[in-house]
Amino acid sequence: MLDIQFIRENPELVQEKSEQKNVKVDIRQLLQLDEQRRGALQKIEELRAQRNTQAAGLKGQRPTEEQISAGRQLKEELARLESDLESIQDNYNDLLQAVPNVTPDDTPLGGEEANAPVKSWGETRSAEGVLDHLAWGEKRQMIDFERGAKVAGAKFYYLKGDLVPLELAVFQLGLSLAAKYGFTPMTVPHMVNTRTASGTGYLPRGEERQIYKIEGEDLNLIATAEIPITGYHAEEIIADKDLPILYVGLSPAYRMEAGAYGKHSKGLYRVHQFNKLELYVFCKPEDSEQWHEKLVQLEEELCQALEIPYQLVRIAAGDLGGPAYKKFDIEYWSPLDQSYRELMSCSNVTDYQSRRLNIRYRNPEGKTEFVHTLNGTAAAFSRTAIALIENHQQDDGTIRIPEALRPYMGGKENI
RNA sequence: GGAAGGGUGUCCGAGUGGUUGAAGGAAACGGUCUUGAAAACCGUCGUGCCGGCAACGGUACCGAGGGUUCGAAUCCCUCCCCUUCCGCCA
Repeated sequence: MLDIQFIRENPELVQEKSEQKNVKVDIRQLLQLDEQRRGALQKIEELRAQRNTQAAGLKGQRPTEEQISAGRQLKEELARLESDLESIQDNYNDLLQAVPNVTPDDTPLGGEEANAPVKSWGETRSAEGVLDHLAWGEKRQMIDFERGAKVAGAKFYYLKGDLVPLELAVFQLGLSLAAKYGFTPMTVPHMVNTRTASGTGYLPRGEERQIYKIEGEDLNLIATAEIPITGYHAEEIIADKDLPILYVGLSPAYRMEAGAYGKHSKGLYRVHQFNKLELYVFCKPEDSEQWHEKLVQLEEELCQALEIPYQLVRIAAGDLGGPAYKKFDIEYWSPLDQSYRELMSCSNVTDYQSRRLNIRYRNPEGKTEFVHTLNGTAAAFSRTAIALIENHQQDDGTIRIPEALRPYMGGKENI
């Protein structure tokens, strides 16, 4: 959610930035509603003031008939105006919530095709002699989608054998790297209420529904640990000295991926459930840009430790979600595609989520301000597995375990 | 799941239906004292919204939402959460 005051002061800018994100919002209409809302509010407050002075004058004495009926009249008038305000307010809120975060001026314009590579690392290999991860995993009975489909449905799977310790090793490595940067490990509720889900920008309702809802309960399966971690400090005022707060959350991620079939849908690339290690930062506004860089650096370090060739990409306006101010992706090299594909993502959402969930801090002047929040993938194992299997395949068909993982796998060198 | 008791400001904690935005502590901040610090003492100290250049004024908020009343933190209803006991259970 954006600050209405900011929108009032910069209507053209907000309209333009929304259009760059391909989000349809009518800022003029929003501002009209805002005006109506404030007008109604003023009338209501005037009446309430009348009511309050009247009641104050009656303290401790029996009111006369006229006084009672005057009070009653006020009350009825108020009720009418309040219900008017409520319907204005509902429309206003819907519109306001639909306004996406703004972006910095150096954001590349356009859709996915405009994403701008920033740098790349590692040797890219050819497709020669490389089995795709699914064929490799099925051959070795380590990935089983057929039985996943039998017990749950399409895009559910089992991992078996050495892939399981590999997954744990990746998370251990990620955790220890994050610890080096000062992140506190966290496990989280895997279901959250609707307020928390929509406050973080994940809508449990509507056409764009992306997360699973539990029938008959106000509970939604999380799509990332980002959701419960953001909610962790909802409605709190954090002391200045406690910032920044750094968490690294480990959880499953459940995603409907409705309509996502087709492109890049083979195997583990796009699935309904995977485990994920997520980095999260609450910080002061002036520090968020710097933390964004640190998060990206941490992600790069992890890729390098895993010896995955990658490129770092600045995401274009049209490819950004509503909450994001600025976002980088790290894409792994896919030898089979001979191109890079998304592996990790890192966003600065500034105060977009904290405003909705009311997460503030008290600055040294004693004023409260919304914190900035950032999130970044440390490792989403389904995709990490693809990157490892396809990049570290050896002539004998085994996968070479990167040095950095071996301590967590009992020294094992290949699987 | 059953029974009982609770949810008040950054935290702890009072609160008879009408000078309660809310006593009293603590923390924090400013000051006095001190070579410095601590202690002691004095002072300041909720958040949002609306109006105003501002000083300030108005309004709302005591878990959430309804209701009763001229007037609700206080009474009633529904829901959520917490604590304790019982039941169930990895």
